[in-house]
Amino acid sequence: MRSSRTLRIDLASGQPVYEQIVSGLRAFLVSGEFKSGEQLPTVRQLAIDLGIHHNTVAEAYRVLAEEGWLDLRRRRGAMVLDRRDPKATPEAKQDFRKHLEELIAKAITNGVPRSAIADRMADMAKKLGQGGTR
Amino acid sequence: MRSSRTLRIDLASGQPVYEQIVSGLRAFLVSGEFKSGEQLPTVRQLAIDLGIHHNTVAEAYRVLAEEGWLDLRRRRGAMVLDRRDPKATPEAKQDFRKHLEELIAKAITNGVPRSAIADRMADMAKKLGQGGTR
DNA sequence: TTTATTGTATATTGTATATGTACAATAGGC
DNA sequence: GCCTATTGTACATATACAATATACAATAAA
Repeated sequence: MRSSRTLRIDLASGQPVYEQIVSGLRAFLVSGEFKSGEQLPTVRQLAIDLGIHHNTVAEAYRVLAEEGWLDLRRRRGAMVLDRRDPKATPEAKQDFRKHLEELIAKAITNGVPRSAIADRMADMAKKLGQGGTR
Repeated sequence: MRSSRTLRIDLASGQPVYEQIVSGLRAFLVSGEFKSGEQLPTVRQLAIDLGIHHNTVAEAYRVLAEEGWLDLRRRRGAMVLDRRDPKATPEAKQDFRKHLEELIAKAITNGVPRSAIADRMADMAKKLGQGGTR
């Protein structure tokens, strides 16, 4: 699957474009839609697909490389690494909890029914338990 | 409960301070820690408590007022309104789903165990089902 | 060895954030 | 009713960040 086919960038969202790319690709990487050994599009190719500048894509790739997801080299492009999960800091857990609560609060504020929120979270929890999301 | 006692602002987090205030207060509002009719601290008071400028707090209050959470008037301060949830747009649901996946991906990247993520989501789902979070 | 391709570095420009300062509205005291 | 202190608001400014334009450096492949 080409990343550009499913990766959507919203220039009007307020969130920086490079962060949107990081978040979107990271979700694909975690879910296994990009497997280790695979080649990601070049910064220029993805930039063209998204209609942005290649330096913006490069910035996103750099973040993912620092997280250990990508091996990034000139002339070779970006390759997905076989990454091991690090051990979590206490902050990471607190952060997740806090941001989850804030995400839910925002959804409720936007009118998403509590039942729909609960259902989706139960879904995701189940997937995680099954190892479906790795 | 004073908002400033539990609201934490991280100047180094990268996220704009006024957004941190919005997210934090919104979570309190949704959870009922601030009930309708209650008075929030004045923009100047909260600014002092957080060690920032009052205009930054004012910006955050304005966002919450536009969302229907606050009645904001000169000389009267900010009062929590009895807010009804609007009906969700299809985008709101998609947004929630997408951001939830991205939040989970980030937590996993940071090393939070999948089991811990699943447990916390199950917790929150349960609370929502019970009406514990309103 | 040459060349095309790829990521990287630097400068520039526009936008957003946080602040400083002044203003406008108004509840409460007299 | 008028004054005054308190509160949110408006606007200008400094600074930082994001996205781009352009040039450069490394290197696989011919």
